[in-house]
Amino acid sequence: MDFSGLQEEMVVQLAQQIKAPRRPPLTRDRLLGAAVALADRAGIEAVSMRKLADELGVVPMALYKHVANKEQLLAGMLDVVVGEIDPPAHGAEWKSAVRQRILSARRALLRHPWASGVMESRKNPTPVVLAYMDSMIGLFRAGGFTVNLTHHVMHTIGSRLLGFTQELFNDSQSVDPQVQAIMIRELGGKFPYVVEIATAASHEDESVVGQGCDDQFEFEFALDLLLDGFERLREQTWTSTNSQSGSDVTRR
Amino acid sequence: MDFSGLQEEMVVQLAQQIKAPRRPPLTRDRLLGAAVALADRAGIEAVSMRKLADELGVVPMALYKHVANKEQLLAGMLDVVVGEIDPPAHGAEWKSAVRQRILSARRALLRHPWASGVMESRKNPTPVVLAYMDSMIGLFRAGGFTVNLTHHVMHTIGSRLLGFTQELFNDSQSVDPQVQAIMIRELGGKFPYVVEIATAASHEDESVVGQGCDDQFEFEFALDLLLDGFERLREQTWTSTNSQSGSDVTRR
DNA sequence: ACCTGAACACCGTTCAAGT
DNA sequence: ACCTGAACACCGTTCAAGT
Repeated sequence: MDFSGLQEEMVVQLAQQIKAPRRPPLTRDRLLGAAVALADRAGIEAVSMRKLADELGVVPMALYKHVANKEQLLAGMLDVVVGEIDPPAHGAEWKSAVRQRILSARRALLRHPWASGVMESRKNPTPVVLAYMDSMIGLFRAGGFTVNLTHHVMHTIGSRLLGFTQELFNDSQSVDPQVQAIMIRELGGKFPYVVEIATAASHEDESVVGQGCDDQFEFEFALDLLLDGFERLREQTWTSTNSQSGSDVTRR
Repeated sequence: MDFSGLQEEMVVQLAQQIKAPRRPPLTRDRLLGAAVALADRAGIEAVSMRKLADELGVVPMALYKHVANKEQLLAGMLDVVVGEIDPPAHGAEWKSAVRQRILSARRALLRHPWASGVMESRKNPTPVVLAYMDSMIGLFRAGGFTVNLTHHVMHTIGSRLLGFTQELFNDSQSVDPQVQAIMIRELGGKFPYVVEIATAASHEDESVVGQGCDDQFEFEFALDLLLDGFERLREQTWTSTNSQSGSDVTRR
């Protein structure tokens, strides 16, 4: 029982070799799966090449066998998330087909809250994202939208196509009501309108006071306002060449 | 003429002391101004505490006299940008007042392309941003919107309030037409709809082929679609308590 | 009391040395 | 040929030592 540090190390090494004589070889899929799980659990800022390698019991440089660099790692992680979006319902009319699929994308994004930030930080879509967009464009075209209108529609719906909320600030969702009351009193003098709206949102649902607003409702409200607007333009056979200024998109 | 390295250093130091016996003391404003200018010139990723200190001829730790940490630095930079937005035109009806101010915000953001990304990465609005939002809410309220509808409207317009475009991918704006032609041919097989829309956008404006789409037009198209939608709901005196599901925001 | 250099604990990635 | 440890060039920030 007089092991030196070196001897202990050798024993541990030997034990590992016996217990796990050959650990499953690292594949791209296992790497991406571990990265997604790590980001889900500990946040995207915890996903570094070094920590991820640790997680997998591998030396950092080993990851570079499967991804060229960190950017490719993040791209691969996004593709995993986009892969979770349901395929389009077939047979449905364009509006509900688009609506259902976007809500499915939103559910996938809520499962992986880091994904929207990573997506925003990219400049080029991955082929998987491009395929998703192609499919969504197809739903509009099949629904009778002209190429021209579909183009503007895609720009307008923007990142909401993938279920982003892109709000300006994260509602102080789960804040201690007492703390919130103090904040409201303090801010009230300077920002009366903000407080008016914030308090109205809290009182609206009578079940729980101060739980903030219903994000799902807000998302669907905005989505439906957009879809209704698109439908109206489609019925008018709107085209950008009819409209000299962008000032009234619904002019006839 | 046999200066050693050390002696040269001393000479330079002395010369600087004579030329600039007292450089203007570092203030928060000078710090923020330099940071904004550096970000404008070299991109936000070039803005590190160390490089910024170098820029100002100051030791890195000197910055911490004026900002608590890097997050506060970025917040201050955003406030500079938001400070450039024009005040609301008074006397105008709500729609054009909102419209003009948002387009002014967009111009400010285009002058500082890094600002939208920094804004998105924040979870809490600065007091300056809060004041801007308060003022915008005020325009809707003065225009006859109920508190309830204004709340949903603010969520819907989201970051577009500050002039963001939040598109999914940056259009390959200024790409060599030949390169683009090759890309289109290669992608055409897999993503026919994407190509159809991309090529249509290029041909639309007959002046220059392949210059991509008009971002300003797309922004105004989307903005006006939203404002028209808001106006319609206001005229219907829409309220979320009338609408059981979010499925048709324009139901009567 | 103020200022500041060195140091700490991280990054992503390169590179050369060892097998 | 493959694997991998050390090293490089950065970060933001802490801290203690010097003035």
